[in-house]
Amino acid sequence: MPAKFLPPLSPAEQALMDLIWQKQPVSVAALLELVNGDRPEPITRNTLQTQLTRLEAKGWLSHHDGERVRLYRAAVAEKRGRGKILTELKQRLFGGSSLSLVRCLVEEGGLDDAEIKELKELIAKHRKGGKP
Amino acid sequence: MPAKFLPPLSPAEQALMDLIWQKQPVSVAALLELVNGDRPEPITRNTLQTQLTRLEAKGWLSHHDGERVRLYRAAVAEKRGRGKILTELKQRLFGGSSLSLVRCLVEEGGLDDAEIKELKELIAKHRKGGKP
DNA sequence: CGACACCGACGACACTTGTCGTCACAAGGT
DNA sequence: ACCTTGTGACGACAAGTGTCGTCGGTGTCG
Repeated sequence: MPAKFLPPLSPAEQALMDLIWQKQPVSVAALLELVNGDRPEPITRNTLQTQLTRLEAKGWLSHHDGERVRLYRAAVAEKRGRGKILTELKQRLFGGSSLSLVRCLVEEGGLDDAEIKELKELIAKHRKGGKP
Repeated sequence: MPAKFLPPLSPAEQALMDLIWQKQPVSVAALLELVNGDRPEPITRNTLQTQLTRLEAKGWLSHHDGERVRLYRAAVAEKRGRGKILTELKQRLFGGSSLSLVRCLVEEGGLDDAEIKELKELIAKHRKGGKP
């Protein structure tokens, strides 16, 4: 199975997927609270519903009707989805260079000391994936 | 001067800024060749001109009329601009966690061994900015 | 039963984005 | 002087995006 075509997502849709990936399966109501949780101006249920429908049309979501409510869950694996979006940004803004991207992240000061430490461990651990 | 407000950029605009940052100052004609360089379907000069005008209206570009042609250059420092865009993605797609972002990048296999090595050096070097 | 609350469907609307065409003008070649 | 070429300004337009209102169901409570 050659990994179907996935339409790119708009910023708002990306943010939604982020929440869904870490909370799925989730009802519209629950998701609405989540979304409006970190947001100055809340959005309506209608707005959220529209986004969900569009995401489903694009193949990023699927739903399953439960007894009472409808539950949404990601139709794209978290790893692959995030990877795809990140790769797009990398291409367009850093000429495809992962290194430039990380450098920007580090220089921009988005990492505290604890994160730097974790990052080092992460890299060390990844070392193992040579070529089996 | 509290760092003026900068409107977010669309994907195409981000890609343009990437080229401009590494080629400024640049004429429209030269930029057009660059843009169409890595692209299956080329775009028209008009299209590019529109993007440039919009970028300037948003405060990301400025131009200066030379003898023959008009030269565009970034009005936002490369570091700050890239940082801003990257930070936005980090917020919306990784809940603001730089570590998650890098993890995704590494797991997704966007780094070869040489880049891993450079990345380690980069991190080691950055160590200096602790708390004096 | 009637009022209230919630849910999913559908449509709508203004704004943005990516893309282009046309116009008018200055510079150069013939 | 005339025609070609490159440049900049302006307007346009279909598609996509973010946001919402309204309708017709299906309960739930008094």
